Formats: sequence, structure tokens, C-alpha cells
Amino acid sequence: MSWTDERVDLLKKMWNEGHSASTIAKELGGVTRNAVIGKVHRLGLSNRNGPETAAEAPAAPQAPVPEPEAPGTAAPVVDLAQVKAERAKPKPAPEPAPEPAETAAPVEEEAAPTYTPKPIIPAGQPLPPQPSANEIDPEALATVREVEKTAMKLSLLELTERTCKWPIGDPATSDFWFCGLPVKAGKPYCEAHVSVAFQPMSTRRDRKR
DNA sequence: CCCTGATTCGC
DNA sequence: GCGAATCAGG
Repeated sequence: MSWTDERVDLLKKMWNEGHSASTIAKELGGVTRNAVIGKVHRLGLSNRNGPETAAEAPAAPQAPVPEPEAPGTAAPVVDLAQVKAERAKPKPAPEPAPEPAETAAPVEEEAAPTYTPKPIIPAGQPLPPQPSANEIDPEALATVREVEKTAMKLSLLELTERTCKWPIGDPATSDFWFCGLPVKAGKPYCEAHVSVAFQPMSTRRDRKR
């Protein structure tokens, strides 16, 4: 395969739309992500000029799990290669299962072997994230609801580096667990929860300040 | 381990 | 110019 005008155009288009090199490579076909990246550089468009260029504003949870995520903080003097945070990711949302039946907690419960985490919750705990219909994109919220139905429901101790750490339920009760679905690249949460946790600031009131 | 883009360098 | 291999990082 060679870089025909069409293919280059598509490359440029997708790149500027924020698609990843691997995604673009897949779309183009016949090339690897390396090829795409190489081309991108040769074309001199390593910097993605997109309409939406902004910081992300975390809008959610302070999970019981310590989260070192330090967001925002616009750098005063920024070089080109400085702030290259990931941009908004395309949201395919191929969630096909509108399961009508309530899939609560049907299965056998032989999980908790030694103890039963329960009553040890100091009263005045900071309210758990619980993504209430705050100012969250209804679509993303709907997706989250779906996802949560299929959550792994992991306990704190079962969490790993690549399980979604989004808390679900009330920590003060027995039905509390963590999402546990596979996280996406470095993020602490799965795709769905990331989309709820990190919103483009453009989504809401644009305080001109 | 998964993924991301960046760079190098033989072709 | 091309892109695999490698590097650097989340």
C-alpha cells in the first residue's frame, strides 16, 4: 500500500479528529500504526489542531481508593510538546444488550471468605461518587448504567491496576462494590466511567471568568 | 499488560 | 519517503 492522496486525506482527517494512530491504521488498512505515525510526522502535523482543545475537568468521585490523578492545572508557560493530554475519544458505544430482566445479584455468594465488611463506617464519610444525574451527559450516563449491570463487582481487595475502580453503591451498606471492568490505558476507570469522570469543560457553562 | 505517540535509521 | 524497531510514557 502506498500513500495516495485519498489515503493521506483520510489520515489527516482522522488524525485531526483525534483518532489514534492504531485506529487510523486499522481504518486505512494495509499499514501499521507505526506507518501512520511516521507519515503524520513527515507531514508535519504531529500537533493535532482540533476545534476542541482544552483541559479536562474531573467531575466526580473521590473513591475510597486514593487517586493520585492530578488534573487540570494549566501550565503558565507551555511548550509545544508539553501539554499533550489525550483528547476526547470517539464513543462507539456498541452496547447491545438492553436486558429487560433485572439482573441483580442472582448468583451464589461464596465470595467473602473470612470476613464481612459491613458496619465499620464512620458516620460522616464523604459521600461516595455516585454519579447522580448531576450535570452529566445523559448519554454517557445511560451507558454507565448499562455497564454497571455487567460490572465485575469487585471488592476493594480484588482491584488491580487494570480494573475499573469506580465505586458503585453505598459504602455503608453491603451492596457496595467496584466496577472492575477493564480499564483503558492508564486511566483508573473503564471507558464508560472515564467518560463520566472526565468531561470536556466545554460541556457545561463556559465561565468566561 | 494494555495502550499511546516519538524517534531512529536501514532501506 | 517509508515504516519496523525501539524508545518513552500513561
